[in-house]
Amino acid sequence: MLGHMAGRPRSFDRDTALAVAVEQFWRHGYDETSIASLTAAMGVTPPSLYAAFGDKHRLFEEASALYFARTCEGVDRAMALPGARDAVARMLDDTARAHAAPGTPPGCMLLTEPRLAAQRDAVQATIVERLDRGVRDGDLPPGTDTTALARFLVAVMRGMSGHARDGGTLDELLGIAASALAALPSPAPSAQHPSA
Amino acid sequence: MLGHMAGRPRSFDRDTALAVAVEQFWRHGYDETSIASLTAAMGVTPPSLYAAFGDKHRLFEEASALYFARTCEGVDRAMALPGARDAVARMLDDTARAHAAPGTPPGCMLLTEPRLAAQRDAVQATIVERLDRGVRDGDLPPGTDTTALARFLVAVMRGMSGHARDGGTLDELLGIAASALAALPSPAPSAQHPSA
DNA sequence: CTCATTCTGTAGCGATCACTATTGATTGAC
DNA sequence: GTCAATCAATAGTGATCGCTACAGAATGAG
Repeated sequence: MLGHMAGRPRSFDRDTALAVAVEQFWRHGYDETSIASLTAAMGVTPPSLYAAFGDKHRLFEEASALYFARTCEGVDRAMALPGARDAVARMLDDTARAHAAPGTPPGCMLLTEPRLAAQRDAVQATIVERLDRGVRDGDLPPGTDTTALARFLVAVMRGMSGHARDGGTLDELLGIAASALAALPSPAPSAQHPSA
Repeated sequence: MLGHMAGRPRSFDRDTALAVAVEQFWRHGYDETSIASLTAAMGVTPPSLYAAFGDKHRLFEEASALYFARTCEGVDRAMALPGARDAVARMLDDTARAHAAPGTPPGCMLLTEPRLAAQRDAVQATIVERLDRGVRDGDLPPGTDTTALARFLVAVMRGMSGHARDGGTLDELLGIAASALAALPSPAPSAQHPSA
């Protein structure tokens, strides 16, 4: 029942074509990416695209899910650092470098595309969890509004994405990241560990 | 030579129609605003629109210039406050309230529209001037990278605009503004005035 | 009044949008 | 081989894009 495969095999690699679609949506956004430009960039004719990916919306969902998964990997890696400040600093630094990386579109698809608010919320939730741990560890002052702080960090990264799209350089993005880091509240000035 | 005006007078108020165009471009962006939606919202037929405003691009330029002028008024008013910190705090507070104001589209047209990078640079330059004055006044530490700091503030406001478009509340925007204010460097801890 | 001028609305221009009917090519099953 | 199944390419669907030709309506100048 399962192995009744037959017929002409597809002439293109689906994952490669999807990666091209990610790059298109990333660079131009959902609305400004047309089926014609997608098929041209992917090297696939419209009927093949529709057979392989459904319609434009489903292709975008698949592409954005792939982009989201990669983004979460990076965020999780940064958040795994032992100190809360170091984790945030790493996340901001990685963000700056990713937004200005040559060979990829400037900015961040997740932070730019209006349709991906749910994914932005998910990233924010991840940051909140890490900040909460930072409060428990004494890296951040008790009573810190971690939700507000995470929202601020997402806003800064979104601003970094926009600045990258405006042609901002890596140095400028790193400067924004450094300024944002200064907004993190410090724990009690004379105690580095919560043992006191 | 000059007063040879004749012919049928236009049936709509040009400034009112332009205000409607501002609202449309503000809410939906340049690309997502069609001539059809503009004419419907403005209560004007396409030929009248083209006769009064040229083409879509020139209408957008006129609308964005009007929006830009109003924005600059607000920024200038905040920047005129005596203390640099107060000036920045006012700007961030005004921004939060403007981005969440009921009756107007969420977010900021200047900070959202990719085509308006030059206007964003102009706002940043205004902030740099104010921060430079803050350094001279002793409100900010000597040697402060005012350009980097202004760039950070613009990035935060852009993030606030995006968050407002995602449905963020005024309280959330004010929280982002408060966090950003904490990133401002403080002058020498024991001197409030540069006379010492 | 007449007449030139300017605006108005209808109607439609070519181009592009997302999407697909159709035909022919290429495969494995038998 | 024969056949069913699957994909590829051409071509074109109706809808919408920005924009405009055209003809009629409304004005001031003479």
